[in-house]
Amino acid sequence: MSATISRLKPAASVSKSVDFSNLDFDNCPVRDLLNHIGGKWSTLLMQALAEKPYRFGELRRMVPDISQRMLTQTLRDLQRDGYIHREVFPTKPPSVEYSMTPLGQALYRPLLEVINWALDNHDAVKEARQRFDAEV
Amino acid sequence: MSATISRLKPAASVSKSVDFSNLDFDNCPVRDLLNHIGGKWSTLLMQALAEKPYRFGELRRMVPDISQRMLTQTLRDLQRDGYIHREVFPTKPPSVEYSMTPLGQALYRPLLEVINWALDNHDAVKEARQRFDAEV
DNA sequence: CCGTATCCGGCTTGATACTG
DNA sequence: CAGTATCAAGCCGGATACGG
Repeated sequence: MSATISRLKPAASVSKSVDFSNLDFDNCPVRDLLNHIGGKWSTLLMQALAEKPYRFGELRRMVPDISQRMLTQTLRDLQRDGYIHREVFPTKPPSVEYSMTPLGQALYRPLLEVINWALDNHDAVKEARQRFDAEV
Repeated sequence: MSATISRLKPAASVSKSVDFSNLDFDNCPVRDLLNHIGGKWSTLLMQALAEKPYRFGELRRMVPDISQRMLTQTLRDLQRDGYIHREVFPTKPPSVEYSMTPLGQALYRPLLEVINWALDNHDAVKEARQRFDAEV
């Protein structure tokens, strides 16, 4: 592992520095985070919970093609990273409500920028793909 | 597949609408995009190329633990989606330069917000994990 | 120098069945 | 209702060898 490129270039760069020397998932925050929210269901659930809290079964119905196993696991991962809060109400039968934490809301702000970009530019990407596939 | 939640809520929401009815990767721009940049190497290469164009071998040296196979494949995927441009110089032996396209630069702007958030909040996430793991 | 082809192990995901 | 347990399938990513 070696080499570092500066993000604090003289001119137009706004960012900090990209360190290419410690790229393990544990040491690289970016890869660590993107590896999680890049999962198959994470962002979808973040979008749902960004609006308002939901219960397990509600989420299950909102995302019909998710398996119970993956819903549980994804929610647990998001909870573990501190993005969502899990509250058990001792009703009978018990109900569990999931809601965004302040940290999750903070993450959702920049994440929403990417989401909106994706929505706005999906056609451009699809066209690029068609061009690429055509010439090969 | 069913259900749609509005992103145009009366109050503080800035966004469009999250459609939970068509969630196939082909139809859902967000999942489509995040599925790609969530890959193991994509964001890393985007960060490198956001700074300036690089040649294949340079990228290989910058990210020492990437295999040649994955470097080729990731670059191909990014090129296919229209984020980066691939230019072959008929030198001897041939050299290939990769550079960001306008589309790639456009994507990198919101992506950088997420990257910076990750850098700023990695400690908070790690603490949340420790708390979670401790109580279980 | 810049790739492709092939093989293969492991993690992620899904289906199904079962519990408090 | 809200999970857990178990097992099997599939894709991702890595190692290696070869080609233009």
